[in-house]
Amino acid sequence: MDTLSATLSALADPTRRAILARLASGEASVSELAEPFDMSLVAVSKHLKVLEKAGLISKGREAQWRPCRLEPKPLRQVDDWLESYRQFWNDNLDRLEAYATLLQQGEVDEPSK
Amino acid sequence: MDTLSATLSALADPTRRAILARLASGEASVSELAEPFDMSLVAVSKHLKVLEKAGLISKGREAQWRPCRLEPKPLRQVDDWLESYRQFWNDNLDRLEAYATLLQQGEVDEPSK
DNA sequence: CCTATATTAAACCTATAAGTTAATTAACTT
DNA sequence: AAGTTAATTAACTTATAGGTTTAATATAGG
Repeated sequence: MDTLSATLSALADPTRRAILARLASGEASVSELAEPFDMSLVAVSKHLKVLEKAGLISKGREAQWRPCRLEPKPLRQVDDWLESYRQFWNDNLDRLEAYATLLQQGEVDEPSK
Repeated sequence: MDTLSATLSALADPTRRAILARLASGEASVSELAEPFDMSLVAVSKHLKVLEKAGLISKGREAQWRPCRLEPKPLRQVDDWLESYRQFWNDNLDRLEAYATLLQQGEVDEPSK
């Protein structure tokens, strides 16, 4: 699987996004990360492995803990991918805004009229 | 499934991203969209349904064709979600850049030395 | 050395994603 | 009316995602 697909696939799960959100405020161990969730620690450990394979997190080792930290690179790649579409949705927005302005100025009829 | 998860899940497939890329340059029918791919038209039709459910495309009807067009809203939502992390990876970048500058100025040793 | 804690590995279950082929629906064309 | 083109629906297969429980591994501390 290509890296962008792996990243987006990893990000598609709400548990994993919550984990990333938690890690955005600093490192945390596996059990710390698992605590908020209503699922087994093993399940969370698997989610972490998915995130790790996608390069979204990395794990260190401190005694028996594996402190996880967020890795920005894949997120930047998503951002880069989105770049191609930014132009597109800005165009659409511009068109909508221009249209809304025309409406306000009474220069066109509303569709429902 | 929440909408962000549906969007990211839809985007995680390279075929579907290729379809979106194609649609960024204008509307296209189902068969037109299917043409470049080495899979059945039915398979592509299913991909389109996934994209449609996620709100990433919409389908019109013109005679027997269903012209598809890109819808920007879910992509913007992804962009908004990324926003929270932009700060984070900029921080990291800044740190790296600052470090690189120090290296160039010979003010610190390289890790390997 | 023994035990508790942190994490991973193994084996398993179930639902669903992604593809197939064959059949169906709908609209245009002759 | 019959045939062609466009697309969807249905039924089916296979692989994988996401969860479980139980067992294994590694480290810390008395």
